[in-house]
Amino acid sequence: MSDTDPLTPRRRIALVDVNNCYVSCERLFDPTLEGRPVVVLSNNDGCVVARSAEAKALGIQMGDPWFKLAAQAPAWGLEYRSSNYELYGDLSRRVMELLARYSAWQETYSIDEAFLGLRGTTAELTARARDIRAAVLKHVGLPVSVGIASSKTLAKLANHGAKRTPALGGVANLDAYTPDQVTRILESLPTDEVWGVAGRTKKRLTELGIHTIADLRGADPGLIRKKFSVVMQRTVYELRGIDCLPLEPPSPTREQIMFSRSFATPVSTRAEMERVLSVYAQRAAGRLRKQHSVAREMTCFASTSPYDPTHPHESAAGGASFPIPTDDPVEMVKAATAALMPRIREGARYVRAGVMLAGIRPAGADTPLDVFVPLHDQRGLGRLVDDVGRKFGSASIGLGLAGVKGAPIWSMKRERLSKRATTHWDELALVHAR
DNA sequence: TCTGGGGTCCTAGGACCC
DNA sequence: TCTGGGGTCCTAGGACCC
Repeated sequence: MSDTDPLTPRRRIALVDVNNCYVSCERLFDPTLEGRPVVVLSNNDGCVVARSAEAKALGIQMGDPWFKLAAQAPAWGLEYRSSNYELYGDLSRRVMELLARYSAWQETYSIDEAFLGLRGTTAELTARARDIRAAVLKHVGLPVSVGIASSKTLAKLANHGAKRTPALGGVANLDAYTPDQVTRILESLPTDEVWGVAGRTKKRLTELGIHTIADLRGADPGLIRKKFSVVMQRTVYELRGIDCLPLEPPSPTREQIMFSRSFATPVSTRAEMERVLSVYAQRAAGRLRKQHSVAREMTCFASTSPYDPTHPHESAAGGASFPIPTDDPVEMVKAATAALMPRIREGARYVRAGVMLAGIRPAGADTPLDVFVPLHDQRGLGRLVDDVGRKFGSASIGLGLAGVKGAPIWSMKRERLSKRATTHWDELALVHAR
């Protein structure tokens, strides 16, 4: 049956996402956080990446550095947590499994969002969305919002509406509104509230006299394509309710792999930077092996703080390519060192470094002649490291400078890390009995 | 003192090929 | 005087997302 069959309701798209995801995950295992302002911080306890409604009400913004908030936190009663990705990832997986019961078309878009394809009348779909909310709350314990519309872009907007208007009870179905009502809603929203438009594009749209989402919807698609790109043109169509973005599960293998971190303490010696690079290259190679891929190119970088007014911002970058794509940690470490170390200045205060891998393809896709295979590949060193790490923990093995000693001074700061309550037996939540 | 860490897609332009 | 045209592949950089 086709979408035009009068007896078959047209497909609609629902966007389900977890409200204030990381904060909600923290509250699940620490109910004392309920009703209070809470933020979750980025790696290294650097800046705010999630805020409870109460924290938003205090004016705290996404990306605010923690050190600027810390002094006022006690007066505000503001609680903070270091990010616990293992916990969030596990809870996310449970939510996604539950959502799969509601639709055969599911696209997990991020750790806290999924698109679902649904068919039914407007009233049926609104009711189904309420079921979904109740089920996720009951079985996983997390609050979600649901937006329903005829395209992904509109479903996103509906979802924002569901969040902003408490009276909607967490569900907004755009089909329940008249065209005039929808127009009035879109007229009240600036262009950067739409998915795919941020600061730069908003500014350029303003110069063209396009101020609201309604203006963008009414713009000439050909002109938009010429001035911007095919992506923005699709946004115009999507706003008109024409579904242009396929609902497909994204590829399970990444096309680019990056391992990068800010340091708890700056790294200012070449010797220390060499250790950092060695560890990061091995971590990147590990991720590569985990998805059974090999890489052809590597880029490494290190940079000083862009916020330090007393020193100019410095960055170093260097690349390497592997004529025979590889996942071998020894080769990766060697390449990273050769690419970046000549550009590292003794005494510069580096605050961040990273290793990126590109030109990624499935391992074993093209088998090179034996004589071209580096010796380390033949020894299967990468797989050995992976096996040992899996059995005894990732800190138990490392090559060369990665060493196996305790955490070096530059490793991540996580002062308020909650327990990994759902994935580690020794970190289960404790329920006190009276 | 202290400001995240991943990713994606698109476009333009150059090299190279026939 | 007039000096092809189309295709692929690759890279760098921009913009955006969560």
